[in-house]
Amino acid sequence: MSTRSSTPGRQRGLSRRRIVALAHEIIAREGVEALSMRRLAREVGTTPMALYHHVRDKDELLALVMEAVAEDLPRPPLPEDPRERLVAVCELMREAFLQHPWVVAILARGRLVGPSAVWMTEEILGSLVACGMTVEEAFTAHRTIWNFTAGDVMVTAALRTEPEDRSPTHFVESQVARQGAETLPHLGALVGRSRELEARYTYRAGLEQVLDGVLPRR
Amino acid sequence: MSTRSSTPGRQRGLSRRRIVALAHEIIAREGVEALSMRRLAREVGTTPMALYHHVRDKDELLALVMEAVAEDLPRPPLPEDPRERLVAVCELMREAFLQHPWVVAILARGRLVGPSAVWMTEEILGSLVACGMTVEEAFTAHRTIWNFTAGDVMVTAALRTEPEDRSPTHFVESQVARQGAETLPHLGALVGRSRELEARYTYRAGLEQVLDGVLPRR
DNA sequence: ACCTGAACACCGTTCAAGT
DNA sequence: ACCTGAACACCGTTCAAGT
Repeated sequence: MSTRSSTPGRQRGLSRRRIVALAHEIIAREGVEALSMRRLAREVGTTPMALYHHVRDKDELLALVMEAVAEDLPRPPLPEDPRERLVAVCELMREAFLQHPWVVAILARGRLVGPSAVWMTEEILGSLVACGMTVEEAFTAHRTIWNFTAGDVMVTAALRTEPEDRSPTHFVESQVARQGAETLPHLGALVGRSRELEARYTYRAGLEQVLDGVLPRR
Repeated sequence: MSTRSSTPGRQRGLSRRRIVALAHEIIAREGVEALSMRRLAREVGTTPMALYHHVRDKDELLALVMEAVAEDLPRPPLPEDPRERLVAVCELMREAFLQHPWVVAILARGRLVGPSAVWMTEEILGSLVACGMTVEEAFTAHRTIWNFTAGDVMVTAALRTEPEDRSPTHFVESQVARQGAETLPHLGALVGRSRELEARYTYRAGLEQVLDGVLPRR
């Protein structure tokens, strides 16, 4: 990592590291949509085209930022019990995504998770096998757990950034008001409580239920 | 719907309907990222600004297209048995999203599902209650099912649009090749079979497992 | 090898003006 | 009421040229 610069002197020229670090900073402060090659160039003090000498295109830059984020992820000791370990890794994974919600959008566009994050996949597969599954079953179970987690992150991130500013009354209430409680009896029964119930929902509880369905019966 | 134009003569002027229909067409043919106000104006034969007389902004236009899609959704008769009904609605929902994968990205940005699609939510809640849950439990279970479904659509859509063109060897294979089978024993055990296993995964099977965990024990 | 300048082909949206 | 033209403040990227 620090092979040639023993002096703490600021590295003035461009470099992949500096570009990726600043890109990360912009994204962290203002979201992915705020990152543009031109803006990044301005902030780093060059022309847009200088950047293209260090990264192939914007897509590669985003992948590099993702990888940098994954490298900094904490890797605390995990519980011995396989199911507890499973839950712990999944919660770490969800936490990581919620701290960097833009990653989900990139993953959704077909990117694959980078080398620095595979240990999570390995850990999940390992825990599933330790719960009594074959590797093949574990592969399938992993996909189900990942689907659930990705969806939860998507929904939770959306709820956080959009504090009802376009629907002052909540979804349930406005739909029931529009269509009447006769056609929507069950939604109707939730009027007034949906917000509270939604706030009470936890990833952990949902995950436990998913695991109840996925893991072999004890 | 057809109140004033009994003649089949083409409606020449602009109108919300025409704008929304053409926007939908562009998205269907080339994806959301192909839709721009300027492109739409060109194709409809006006200036970009003429559009703003019929829709507030691009966001509203997208919401209108979403609503138009929801209106055209099939609503076939559903099974009597509550669990079967649940599965049927969820599969309809998933099918609908896979046919219009761009909707997921918009929903992810905080948009709420429009009036023409609420019947699905109502049907899911109703089936859950018919399975023996309270409305409150049904609300929570709905969120878990929705998380799973949204995630599955995201992953499936990504796999379809990106037929490995940036990773000729599959994820598992390339990661194991890079990091070695000692650090990734379980991923290592899947080398050569991941592609096939992935192709074998079905939403239906995953959903059944999720339901096993979510529904009250029979 | 690394960087610059000008250009190409785009964006969403505002604002003042026309009929 | 409905539409136009010009403008503002942006994009990602290519290409030829400079040091």
